[in-house]
Amino acid sequence: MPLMRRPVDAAGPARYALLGLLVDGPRHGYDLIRAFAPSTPLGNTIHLGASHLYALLTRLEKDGLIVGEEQAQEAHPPRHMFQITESGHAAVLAWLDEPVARPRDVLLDFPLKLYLAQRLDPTRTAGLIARQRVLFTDFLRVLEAEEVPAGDQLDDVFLALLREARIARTRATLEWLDRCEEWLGGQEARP
Amino acid sequence: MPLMRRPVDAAGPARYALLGLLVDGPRHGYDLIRAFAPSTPLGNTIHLGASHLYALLTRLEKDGLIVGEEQAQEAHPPRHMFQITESGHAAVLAWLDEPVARPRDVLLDFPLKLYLAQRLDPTRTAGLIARQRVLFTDFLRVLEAEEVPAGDQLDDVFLALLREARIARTRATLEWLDRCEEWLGGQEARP
DNA sequence: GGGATCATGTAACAGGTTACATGATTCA
DNA sequence: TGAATCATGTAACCTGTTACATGATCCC
Repeated sequence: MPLMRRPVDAAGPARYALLGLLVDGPRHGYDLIRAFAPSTPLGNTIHLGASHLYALLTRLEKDGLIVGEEQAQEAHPPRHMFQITESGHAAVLAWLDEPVARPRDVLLDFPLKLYLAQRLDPTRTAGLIARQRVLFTDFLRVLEAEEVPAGDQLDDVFLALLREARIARTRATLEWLDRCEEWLGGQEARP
Repeated sequence: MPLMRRPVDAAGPARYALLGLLVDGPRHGYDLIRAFAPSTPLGNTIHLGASHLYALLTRLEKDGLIVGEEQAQEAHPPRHMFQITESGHAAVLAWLDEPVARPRDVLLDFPLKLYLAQRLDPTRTAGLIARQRVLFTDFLRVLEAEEVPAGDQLDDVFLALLREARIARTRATLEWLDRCEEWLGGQEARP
């Protein structure tokens, strides 16, 4: 019986988390990894091993989103300082403004966007929440408009159960978005 | 700005869906793909293209979970009939009994397990739901026992928001599990 | 004649993850 | 002396996904 463990798939959001951290200024890998310690917001959302982080940095550099520069040190291995590029900066801001499409990403990608928005440019927070709300409100409407399978057959019962689950989760998410707005709110977009 | 689209990651569960379908008897790829049409329970959960399905079948055969046999036809291309093996049968039953560990899989893997359990051996349904409930009840307890970060700092507010989201979602899931039991229930384990 | 259906695959690409490797310094 | 910290990477592996290819038949 083969293993078939699935990856956690946190590298997508992790790339943007790294970019977000680098907006504040150049840092090296060993320093960045501390931001992913448990009990930090990032570590609480994304679990990232050191070697994985270095792999991601390499990738980001190849993509031109960051640039690295060797920095010698006395009595310690040289550091590789990474600086965000213009296109990296643009990428993270663009990603920030985009609500998540898949409901399953609501607890990974979305909180990260929220966090980074709040750190990098709090005036973007309200917009992000609003756009996300529109998306899920529409989704909820579609779900509720679906005609409920009426039969007694397994397939019908099952489709109905799926619909219930989706509606419940979407409602819970919308309520949570209200709370996000409440707790983070106050920042208005600049006039 | 590179693309960075992430895969839907439905192939994991899809493998088991295929195994589940093959428990009822041998079928060929083109036939199996029909089970994933939209508006079917499987198609509503997993989105699977034809070429992807063939790739999965190849993989399952390499893993020894199914065996294929060419079947000539007059006036049509030959079919490749796949039959589940003993180890394939064992694998799908074992997978069925295991509750999902990650909350994000609640709407992909879990419903699929439920559906297959109900189709293949309804006496397993109650156990699966029970085990899943234990898992999430414990998780909820842990979340609720966490001390709430009290500060005004972004990080604290943020950790508190994350906690809220997880609690809300877990509660919603537990309520939904009740409904699953209600709607599918009635089957007792054999004495 | 032309689109739908029957029926199958493969090669290539992309991305996530980890096992492993290295080596100095600091501190109990 | 030995563990923790500083600091880095890379090669390999696995899995998911899709673009593309093929060709006959059935029915309008």
